[in-house]
Amino acid sequence: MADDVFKALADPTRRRILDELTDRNGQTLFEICGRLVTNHGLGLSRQAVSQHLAVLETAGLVVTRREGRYKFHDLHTEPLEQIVTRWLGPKTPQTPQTPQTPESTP
Amino acid sequence: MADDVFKALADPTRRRILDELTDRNGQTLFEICGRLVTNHGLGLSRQAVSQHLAVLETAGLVVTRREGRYKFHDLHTEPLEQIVTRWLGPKTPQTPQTPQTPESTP
DNA sequence: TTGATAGGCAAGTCGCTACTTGCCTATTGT
DNA sequence: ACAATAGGCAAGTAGCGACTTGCCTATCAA
Repeated sequence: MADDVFKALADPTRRRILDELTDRNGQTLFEICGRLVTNHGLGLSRQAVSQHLAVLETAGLVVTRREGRYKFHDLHTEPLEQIVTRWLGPKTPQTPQTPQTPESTP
Repeated sequence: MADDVFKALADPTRRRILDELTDRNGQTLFEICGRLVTNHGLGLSRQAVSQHLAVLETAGLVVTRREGRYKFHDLHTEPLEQIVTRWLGPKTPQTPQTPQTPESTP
């Protein structure tokens, strides 16, 4: 579950796509292609962007709705809120502990 | 900057390492190797873990301190708090907008 | 109906990255 | 001094992932 989210966020292009969807929700594939070109200088093929969107969708970060021949892509930020809290314990900042002499396990 | 953090979090093994450091801070390389084996059944070579720790360190997620022949690894969660807020705008949840007929840019 | 637009499926290429192996340095204990 | 422990450097391998190319389907407008 969270694995898919981290995998989806690993790619810079996919993060840009999330940026563009944050700017305006409900875009089509061609709209996103155009925005990546004009706003980021990324000249990707339509298929490349489509595959990125598929990864984002299986991660639950993007949900889609079809309307006629258009397919609109909406951002879904809920998975983002859960993944990072895993290491941000309820206690506030981390304080390094006093070192202990370890026993090795080769 | 944030790119390194996302790249570091992309690998499952590196996430496990962060888990182990969350459990107990200030571990050595051999300790982490042992924990990955006993707690997760991951039988990696020492070098593999060392390389993972290097990635985590350049991402700023782990800081190290040398003491004699030991090198202790401490978790540093600060970079985690910043990366996700990028898409979690100050406004609360996302509401899909009304669709608009787009002009294409092939 | 025909052409244009929006999108999907499948196979193939290529580069990056996780991992291993082999050897080397430094610190500690007896 | 010597052996054992903790760690580092470098090169090589294998598999995954990003991207392309080619072709196919569906919806809408004229």
